[in-house]
Amino acid sequence: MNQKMSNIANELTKNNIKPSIHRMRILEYLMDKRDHPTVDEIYINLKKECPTLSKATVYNAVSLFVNVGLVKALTIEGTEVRYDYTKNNHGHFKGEQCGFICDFDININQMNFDGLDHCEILSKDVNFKGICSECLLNNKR
Amino acid sequence: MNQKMSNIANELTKNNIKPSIHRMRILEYLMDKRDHPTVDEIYINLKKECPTLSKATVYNAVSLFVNVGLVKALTIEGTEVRYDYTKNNHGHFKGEQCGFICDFDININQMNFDGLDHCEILSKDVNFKGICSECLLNNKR
DNA sequence: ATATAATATTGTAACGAATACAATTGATAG
DNA sequence: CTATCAATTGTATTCGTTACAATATTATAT
Repeated sequence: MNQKMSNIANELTKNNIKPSIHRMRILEYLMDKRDHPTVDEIYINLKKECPTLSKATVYNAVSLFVNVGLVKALTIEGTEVRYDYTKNNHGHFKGEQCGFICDFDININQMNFDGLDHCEILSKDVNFKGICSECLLNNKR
Repeated sequence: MNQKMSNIANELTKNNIKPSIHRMRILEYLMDKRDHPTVDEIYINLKKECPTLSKATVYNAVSLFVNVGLVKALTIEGTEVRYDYTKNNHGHFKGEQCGFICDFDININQMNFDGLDHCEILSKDVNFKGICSECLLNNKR
């Protein structure tokens, strides 16, 4: 096992998740490709290398990861859940025409808000939607 | 038709939506009960008064409303879309234990962010999750 | 008022994402 | 090597949503 894989194994063990081959592969995928994939996208792409992989395994793995906080489940638009490994605070912008999701910088923790006294806030999400620069250019033509 | 209903009819006409009885009832429901209902909840509750109402009509109506910007589709958690009439800017907090969603004050437009140059931003959402004050109290017992 | 056209509504079928679960496979310890 | 436990698989099922043809309702013109 190379260095990268043993790091991934470590991440999992730290969170009380046994580092099986599939789980490691799935986490590796999420770490490498930060394009907020759906379960289906993870499944289709990993299936090439691991032909025995089942979609249920992907569902199991990502929900384990989400439960321990290793990855975040993004629900920017209805009926699709996407997964994001990145931990540093950022917002998500979804282009409504092309469907592309990109990260943007925003200091979510500096935002001041009111009306949630005595609540325990566990996660904060900022989602913008609109037309991305590329689509705007294409539309002009 | 009373004053309230003719106001609702007006809102719809202004947005080029013909004010049919069902559409008015559905919009009225969203205006009165600001608890971010799902299509199912709207359907079940209105069915009592309008027994002929079909779920397809609710889907049609809310998607018309969303398209013209009369109501907002909330996707705080995966696999459920909720609808919100309120137009003034606020955030949504979802209690993960009880599922209750409440609004909170946050000035979304004052937040400064970076990395979305040349994009046209059409909507901004702020979603927090955690444990609400009531659940926290209950857990202690 | 009546006929005609346009639109809204209904009910059902079909789809897709997600979950549940029993059966199988794989890993681990004695 | 065997027994035990956990991971994985494949399938069946559920549920929210969409699609669509049939029906009902509304508006318009005669």
